[in-house]
Amino acid sequence: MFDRFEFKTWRRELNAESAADGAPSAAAEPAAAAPTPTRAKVERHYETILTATQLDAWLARMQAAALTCLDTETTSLDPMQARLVGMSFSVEAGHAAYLPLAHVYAGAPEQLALDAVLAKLKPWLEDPARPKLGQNLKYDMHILANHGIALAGVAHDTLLQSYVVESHKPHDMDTMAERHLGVKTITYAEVCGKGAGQICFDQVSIERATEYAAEDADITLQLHQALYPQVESDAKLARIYGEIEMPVMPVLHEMERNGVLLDGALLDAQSRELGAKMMDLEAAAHKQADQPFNLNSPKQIQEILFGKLAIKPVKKTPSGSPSTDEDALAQLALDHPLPKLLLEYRGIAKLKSTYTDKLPRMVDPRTGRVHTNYAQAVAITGRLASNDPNLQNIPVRTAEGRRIREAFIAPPGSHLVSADYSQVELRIMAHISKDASLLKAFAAGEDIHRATAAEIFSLDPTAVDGEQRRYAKVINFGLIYGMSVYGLSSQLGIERAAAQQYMDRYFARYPGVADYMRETREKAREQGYVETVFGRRLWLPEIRSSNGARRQGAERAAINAPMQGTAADLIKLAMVAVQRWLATDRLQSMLIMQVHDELVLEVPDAEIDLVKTRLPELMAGVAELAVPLVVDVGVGPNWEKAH
DNA sequence: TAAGTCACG
DNA sequence: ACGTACGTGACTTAT
Repeated sequence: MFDRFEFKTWRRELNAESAADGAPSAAAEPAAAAPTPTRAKVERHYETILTATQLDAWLARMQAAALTCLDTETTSLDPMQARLVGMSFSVEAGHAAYLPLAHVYAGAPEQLALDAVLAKLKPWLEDPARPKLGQNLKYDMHILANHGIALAGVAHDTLLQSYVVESHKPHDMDTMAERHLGVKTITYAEVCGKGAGQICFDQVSIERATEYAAEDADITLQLHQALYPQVESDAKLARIYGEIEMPVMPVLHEMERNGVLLDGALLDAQSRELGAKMMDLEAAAHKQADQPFNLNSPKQIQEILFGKLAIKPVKKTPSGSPSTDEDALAQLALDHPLPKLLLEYRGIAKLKSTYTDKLPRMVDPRTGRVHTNYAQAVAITGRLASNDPNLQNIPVRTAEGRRIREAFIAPPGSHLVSADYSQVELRIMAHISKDASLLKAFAAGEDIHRATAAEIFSLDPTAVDGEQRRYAKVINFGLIYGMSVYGLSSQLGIERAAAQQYMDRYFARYPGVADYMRETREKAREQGYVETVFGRRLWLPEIRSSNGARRQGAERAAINAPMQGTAADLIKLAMVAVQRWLATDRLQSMLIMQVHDELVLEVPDAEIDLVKTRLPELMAGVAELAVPLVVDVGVGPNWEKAH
């Protein structure tokens, strides 16, 4: 297996664990959740396929098998670029084969010809009636697609099994082999090295490659035998796996291959414009400081502001140094000219380096489009994550930032259609809490922030002013995040006592929500996890931490998780429904992006009316909650105009 | 590799 | 007494 996304997850979790306090994280989990099976070591029989006779024998086994585990070895980290170096298969625990196809080191033995082998395997690979298993098959689907093969019969994926059973644990094969099988596997770094010294898999000796790759197929099959029973033993988890995660995986694969068209020239022009502004701001900042310094360095900014200019810090970073973040600089800007310049510079530098400079470089030269990766097993709440590039954090909140969305375009003869769930997390809160006032407001189709303001301030909704509505909106968002009084007061810029008063009034008017918050905390503490409406399990390892801050953090996460996670379930169901519809009706429209509560499609002009009608219906119809699901839809030549 | 910062929902 | 909204990914500087 050769997959950097799992590695990223693993690295992050390692970091989180190394920072943990003394309380064992397992304390929150019932003993039954993570049984360490004592199993006899399986004897290993690994084989290298170098002759047509051997290949035929293996293909016959795979044709007859109830389930075949398959894995690809490749030339690159980039799923759109990578080429096959070899494949491995297993149909029985302990037995596996490696099929080398493109090892090119000096003295490499003659291997079966890649094209001929793929032609022979293609009918089996593309047969939906021959069930396949793998660890992160979305990656292997890309590799095979790069060679003109559309993998079908994708039946099981151990990455997704692990994610459904324990979303908070590492899902990379090496870790899972240790955790579930008590087996220490050969790592990719052991075979290829790491950092600058890393070699391509096509340079690895076929003997060594067989040990590594055959083991991957074998261990993945054994992991399936350990994990799938855990999925099946819980009806709700089985549905999350079988009706959400497995079906959405090929949809993600399709979206990643579709990619999105960018107007590179527009981004280049914006980069030049932003660069000129940065030069001006930099000169002005140096003048204010009366010396040159690096505006990108928080450390140097600290020294200038709080050292040389002796300005009094307003807040600290987690490590205790005086903060220069947006919130702090905004406060300092009231009394000093330099912080304002720094804020402007930061905003522009961010747009330039992360978006207008970077995105054009990410265009695939062969397709002329940008192909993100959707990480399906990273976010512990069930959300997707997008990387390389991240298309889920393209600016939208400021007018300057929004211009970047003008560069996300449809080709001539098509438009972009964007559809997003309106207030989905608050609707889910209404559904779960069954709070009467909240249910009524959504049923009546009211402006929810206005309705909340009316309740808190004891006004008729028509009498609510803009300021009151803004307060209510902050409170509503805060509720979704499990806000504290302190958080609310700092967000609104008011005294803690005043914030306390608003919270008290909110909970008096929405007692169902107060009950929900309390019950969720209790449930999280008792079980070590909470659930989405569909039964996705969201683990909270620190819910019983002896460290108060950590425990409270876990409590806030517990309150947020069912809402964020249910929203994730809903949009995944919608993606499956939409893709199914597009395929069944043979439409040319393509799903191209998902941004948590929003789907973006590239739609030929002839299909716009149809998509504009049917897409929101499908999205709103994936579940029947106690409140209506509302979907807003927009059309435009680019993402900015479609929003 | 860590810390700080900031883009999104 | 203490530090705080939930969940992500990426860039830059500095070690």
